[in-house]
Amino acid sequence: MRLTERRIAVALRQHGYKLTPQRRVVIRAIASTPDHLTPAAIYQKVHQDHPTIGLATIYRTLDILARLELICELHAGGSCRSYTIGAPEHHHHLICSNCGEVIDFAGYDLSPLEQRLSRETGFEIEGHLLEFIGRCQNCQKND
Amino acid sequence: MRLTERRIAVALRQHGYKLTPQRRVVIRAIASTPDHLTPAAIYQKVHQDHPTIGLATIYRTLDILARLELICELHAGGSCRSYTIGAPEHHHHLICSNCGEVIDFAGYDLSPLEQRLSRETGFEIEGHLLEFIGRCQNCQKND
DNA sequence: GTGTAAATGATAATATTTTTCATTTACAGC
DNA sequence: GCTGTAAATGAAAAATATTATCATTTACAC
Repeated sequence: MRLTERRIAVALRQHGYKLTPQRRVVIRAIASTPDHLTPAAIYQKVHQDHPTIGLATIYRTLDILARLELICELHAGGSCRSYTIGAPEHHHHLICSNCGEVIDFAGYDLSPLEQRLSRETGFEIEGHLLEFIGRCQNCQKND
Repeated sequence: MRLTERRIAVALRQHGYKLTPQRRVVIRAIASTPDHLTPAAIYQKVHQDHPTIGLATIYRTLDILARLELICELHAGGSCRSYTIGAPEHHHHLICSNCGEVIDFAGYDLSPLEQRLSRETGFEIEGHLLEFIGRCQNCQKND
């Protein structure tokens, strides 16, 4: 089950943020596709129907949503920063180095490692980033 | 054992790249510290003793070294792109979200997962990125 | 040495992200 | 439903980060 717009709206309010129409639109843009979108791509998508919404608002909104972990930030090798709607069950990414396709996967538990690290280093672990890079089937064919 | 300057020099030549004094200096700057340095930080470090070396050269050199996997690229949450000398044995990172301290760790094998993903998705896996984010002991104290 | 392709520095161009600030607006409290 | 207020917005500028261009220099194979 994906995080719904409604849920995000509730979470925003819970944290004392206002639910502005601009934020709704940004959330909808991200939620409407499984793709990972860069800030610029989100701006473009939003701009079509809402030409008055500025890029700064996009950035501000993304910062908040990412901090609340309502959207999920991806750091692919090339273009840093892209976002997708945050799935409630934690997942990781497999990214095609050629075409950029992103596949989500779940069911891999890093908490044993997390505990080991915490024990060995004294860090209080807050989160992690696990991504695989490779070539998707399609791009393997078209070489 | 860390990758030595000499080894990097050899690897560069092997791939048809020239070993210029500028590249030596950049390599030395990165190799001289366990820290992860941003391109700007590397430029600064280099600039002290070699004020004529330009930022563009830094970027060009980093691109090459990273492509040859002689240095190791890190994508921390905030500032994208920083580099450290590539350790021959593969390792991962633990980053403090407050002060930015980076701790390397090794001895965790992702190849079982890699095989599972390859089987399930048909991807030809080329590499991965595993980072943990947390608060180091020091920053936990100073709250 | 010499020739040549590759690399460099300087600079401009482009891309990305953050600030600033006057104006507008969501929404809590009535 | 009004009203006050802190938060959010758009527009523009500023700050950062990265890449491209090009004339000049240079590493290194021969």
